[in-house]
Amino acid sequence: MFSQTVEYALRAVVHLAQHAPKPQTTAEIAATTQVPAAYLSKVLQGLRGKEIVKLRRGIGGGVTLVGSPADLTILDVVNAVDPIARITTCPLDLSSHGGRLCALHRRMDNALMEVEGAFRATTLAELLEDPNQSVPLCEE
Amino acid sequence: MFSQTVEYALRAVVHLAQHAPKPQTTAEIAATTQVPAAYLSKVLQGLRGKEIVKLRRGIGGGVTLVGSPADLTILDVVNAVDPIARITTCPLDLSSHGGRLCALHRRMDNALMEVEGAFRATTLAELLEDPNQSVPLCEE
DNA sequence: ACTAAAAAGGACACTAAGGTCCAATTTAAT
DNA sequence: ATTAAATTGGACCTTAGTGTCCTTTTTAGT
Repeated sequence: MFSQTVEYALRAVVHLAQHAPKPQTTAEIAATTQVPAAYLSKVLQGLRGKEIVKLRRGIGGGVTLVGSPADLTILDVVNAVDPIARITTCPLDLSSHGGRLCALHRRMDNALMEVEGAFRATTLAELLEDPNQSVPLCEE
Repeated sequence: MFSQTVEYALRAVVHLAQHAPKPQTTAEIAATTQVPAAYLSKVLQGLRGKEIVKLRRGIGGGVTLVGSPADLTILDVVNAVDPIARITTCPLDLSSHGGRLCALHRRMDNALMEVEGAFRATTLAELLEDPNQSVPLCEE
């Protein structure tokens, strides 16, 4: 349901939030999040395009969040790499349906809307502060 | 977010519910639902495997729903062709997390749970009875 | 029996997602 | 300047999802 890329992007961003504002190398992120390093590199470039992370080359370089974890929602990250495609018009393009959706597609879009809402409701900062849970991505 | 296969399967099943209990040929379904006929054939075989539809060869044959539209939910159809994979254990397999999910994956699974719930809440019969909407898959 | 109508099945092609590898480039420190 | 640390970019590979085509098999009616 959620793509591997979304999963990887979220892991990376959580890791960055945990260590903010210290830059993390792609290799470090890859190791602790268990994401293939070369592929993570591509995912991070996608996040850079959407101004979620900054990338800096060379010694002392690495990846950092552009903004504060308190201002970054799960939805921001998801939409940056694999946007939730709401159903806004009839997929069969039936002219009589006009702007409206039939009962089927309205239900499907409602489900998408709920996912969107759930993801918009949580910031990275809230993820880290979440009590009585395991620490994201971490042992013990 | 939802695969093409899910979309196609739902269209087909809606069409079948609209015409139940009369058998519909794959070609008929393909035409009205705008799904590639040869591919629809494969999708329907998937639905047959999960006892959602019956297929019958030869003259007068075609596709029919196994049960009543009132007993078939959207979730049944979705799970038959492309199951919603709930997150039940830590995807990173961190031993200290044990059965529990971290805050991130708990949120992701909650979103999946909501989708599941939304899809389980609507039967095919309810889709067809839905008032003040366009008729599913139909012009006018 | 024969025929026409339908699904069944297999082989294949195309595309996008996921993943790998390596050479080139930037950067900071010495 | 040189070196080491890091991302960048491009090419490539593999796999799964989607889609096509054609032959075979089943079925009902005549």
